[in-house]
Amino acid sequence: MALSTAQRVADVLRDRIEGGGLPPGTRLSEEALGRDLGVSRNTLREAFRLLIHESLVVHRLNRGVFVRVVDPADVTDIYRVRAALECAGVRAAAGAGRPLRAAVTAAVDEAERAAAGGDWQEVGSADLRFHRALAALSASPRIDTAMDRLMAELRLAFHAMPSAHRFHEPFLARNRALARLLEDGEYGRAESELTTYLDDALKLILGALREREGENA
Amino acid sequence: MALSTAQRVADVLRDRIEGGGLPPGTRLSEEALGRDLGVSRNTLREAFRLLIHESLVVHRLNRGVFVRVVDPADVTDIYRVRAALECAGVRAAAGAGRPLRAAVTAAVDEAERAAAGGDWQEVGSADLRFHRALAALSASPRIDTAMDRLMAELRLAFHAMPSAHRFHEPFLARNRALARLLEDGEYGRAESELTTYLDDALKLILGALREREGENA
DNA sequence: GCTAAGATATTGTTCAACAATTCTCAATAG
DNA sequence: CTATTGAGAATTGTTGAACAATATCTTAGC
Repeated sequence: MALSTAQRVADVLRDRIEGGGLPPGTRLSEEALGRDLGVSRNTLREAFRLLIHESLVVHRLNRGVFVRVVDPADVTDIYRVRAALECAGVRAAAGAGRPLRAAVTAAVDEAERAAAGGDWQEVGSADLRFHRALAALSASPRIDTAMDRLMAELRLAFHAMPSAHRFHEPFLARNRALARLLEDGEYGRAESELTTYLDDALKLILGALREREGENA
Repeated sequence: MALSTAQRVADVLRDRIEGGGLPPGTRLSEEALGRDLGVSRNTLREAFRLLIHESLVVHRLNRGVFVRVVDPADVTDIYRVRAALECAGVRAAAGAGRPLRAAVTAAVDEAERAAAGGDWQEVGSADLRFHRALAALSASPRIDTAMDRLMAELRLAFHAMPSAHRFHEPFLARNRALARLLEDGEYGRAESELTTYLDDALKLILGALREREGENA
């Protein structure tokens, strides 16, 4: 048995959530889903725990589990933490090993290549890899996993955005500029540029979310 | 019943771990603990998951859960993250609300009062509150919970130290100095002082852990 | 003393039944 | 008409058990 039943169930649910079949806020009924997927409630609950750990769903006592809703306050907070972690990475860049510094440049390269090919999906994930590489300059396992979780939450927010595919494009040039500043050892300027960068990105996302909000009202 | 059974069980175990009743490395037997606490294995496992999420215990496949052992590499990493979060707080101090800034000074006051009374236990927790207050200047819920988790891990490390009670004492004066710098708006100097402060504290802990290591060898 | 095979103990997974809580919705009072 | 309350329905929380898979201990043989 390679994968447990609970893991397979979690995979199915993850696909449905990320595919939009289960929009944010949906309650995941234990009985209905259990019948649908042909597993016992207990096994289903085990699958829920896996998804809770990925913060794809939230659990409310005696009320069940719901597909996570990432609201503007969450996005704002996520960007606050990103600013703290990525700036810490930039400040640690001087003492970081060559592989860690190379990963930053590599992510920018890949993003530009993907943009040239029109693969916006890949542009998006290369952009996330770029920011993950910035935070990784601190060489801290805990910071790495924290960034992964933040990015997973952010993906849920992108899901609620009208046109997420082209969101990353205008930031490609700034990624390149940031990478150059790091290569040149201009850590102070890199940090202040990064701060305004994240601020701009946050505003853009919040604007898109408000737009979407308006549609549903 | 405000809390679920699993949550109450997790609370009991957390207290026992932090109180030293369950020293690092101890295996938590499902059958024995279940009988002891009067809950089913299933519920106990649910409680374990909560503690795993707090990284107070670790899970080894087919071998059970063990009270987390915090080694020097962990402590070093924890201090890296603390530096990132607390420095971010200091940099956000200018824009932070009055209550958040007051909490910093209040923690220093309490620590000094406790030291005057010789209550080193309370000195320790006031010191942790001081650092928590620094990080809280960012006004970010995620940073707050992250700090709580780091502090919980750190308490485990203190457990393995010979004389943890007097560890915080030499830092009282530096806490006061740091609080003054913040009150005076000297954020840049506060940040660099904080950086060396954390570095010194880390070295002290690592030294104490190595000492203890020697005893057991 | 060391290795290997078998016995024992522990954890992993799944299930179905019962307990506790929340939700629904009609009846009632203001 | 609105708010409240309470019984009943629907849903989640918890338990104990059974069986499978894995690890640990015991013992026999070399």
